[in-house]
Amino acid sequence: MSNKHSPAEPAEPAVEGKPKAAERIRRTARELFYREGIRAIGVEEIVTKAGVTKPSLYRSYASKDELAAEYLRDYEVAFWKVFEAGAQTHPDDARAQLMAYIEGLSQRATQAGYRGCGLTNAVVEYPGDDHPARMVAETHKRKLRERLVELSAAMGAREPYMLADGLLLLLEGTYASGQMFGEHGPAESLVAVANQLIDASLR
Amino acid sequence: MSNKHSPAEPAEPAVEGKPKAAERIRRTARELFYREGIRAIGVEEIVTKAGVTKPSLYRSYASKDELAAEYLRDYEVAFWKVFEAGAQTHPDDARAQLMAYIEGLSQRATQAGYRGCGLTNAVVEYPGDDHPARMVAETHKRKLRERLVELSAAMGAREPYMLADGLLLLLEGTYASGQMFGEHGPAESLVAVANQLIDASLR
DNA sequence: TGACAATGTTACCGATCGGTACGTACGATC
DNA sequence: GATCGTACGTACCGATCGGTAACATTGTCA
Repeated sequence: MSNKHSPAEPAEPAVEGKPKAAERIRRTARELFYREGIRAIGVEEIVTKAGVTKPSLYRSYASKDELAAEYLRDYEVAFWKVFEAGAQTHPDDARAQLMAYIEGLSQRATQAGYRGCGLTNAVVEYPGDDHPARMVAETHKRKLRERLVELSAAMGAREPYMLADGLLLLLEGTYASGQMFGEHGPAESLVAVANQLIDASLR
Repeated sequence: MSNKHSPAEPAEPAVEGKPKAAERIRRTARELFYREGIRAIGVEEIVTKAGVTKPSLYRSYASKDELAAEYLRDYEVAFWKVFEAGAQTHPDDARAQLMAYIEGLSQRATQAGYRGCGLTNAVVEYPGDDHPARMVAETHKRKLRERLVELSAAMGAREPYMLADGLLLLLEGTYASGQMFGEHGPAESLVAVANQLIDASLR
């Protein structure tokens, strides 16, 4: 069995100073896809900026669509790391854990050049449900919704599903509006609004 | 002065059975851009589905980008018609007016194939702030935010700006999540969450 | 030194992209 | 009935799209 077209883990995680071609492509694609959008970026631009050539890209990834899906898988890993970071600093306090993420998000989403959530953006770019990148994004959002239900229940909400939905709407609203309004968009009010919603949802 | 490249109004509003070429293009572009995304649709496909030819498109619209901007201007007009529809049925009741829109939105956003807000989607598709379509969208979202402040003040909110931001986050969150989750997404809880938020914001 | 895998080089493919030069059909006017 | 402006179509442009074939070069390990 060849490992071609399935570099799930980087194998050699760039220990040596020189990252392999596949890894350079991955990183470059990640940045370009996120900043400019997947449809907006051609494979030519990716390999040029990565300092490699097209055949190298297609030796490690089956297609541009698959590279896009891979980018989103990386994005998801990074997301969870940030999202769950509060578990260390606030163990046994679901509300504080969640609010730690929300406070950080509010900061990021009110900075110029903010580009929202790469997973959500991919769903907007690919309306058809057959695109590999979209499938990664949809699956992730369902996981996020479940996680929010857990956190809502742990907070003691009367109706955890409703609070989770409300929080998810606020998060997605922040991702979207963060890239429409400049530095003083509605994401500035995210923390206060989330607290209001949580307070109103507790018994 | 020629009216080329500025058919602000259809001039002959399709009174005769035959819509002019520009009008057919406008309508076809509107549907295709909304359903599939602007970047995903080529001008060739637009003119083919509209039953006209490319030169006809470029006689009425300076470029694809300008046609996209025109599409969003139409979209905005349609949006306000829906958004303000509650003013007729519930005069002098800001909360009922807004909730009428929110209830309708919750319905639409929980149907399979929902595509969210065309204006928001355009912002996601064009991150650079120099695209004409994006400028239309950004301007509109600022107007929407202002309108929500008015409505929040009319409802008697302690802090109208904060309630308006919270509502805008919920709306944008619904546009986004409505196209990620199928028929039972978080938009199902929109009405209840919005009511909770409004209640908590009143004195 | 030799073998092998990974990468680079060059050149190319068919398809589609946004956009345009140019010719033609038609209805009104004198 | 010749003339003219409007509206439209035919045919084409150069550029870029995603993707590939064939071969040369490199580094590593035995």
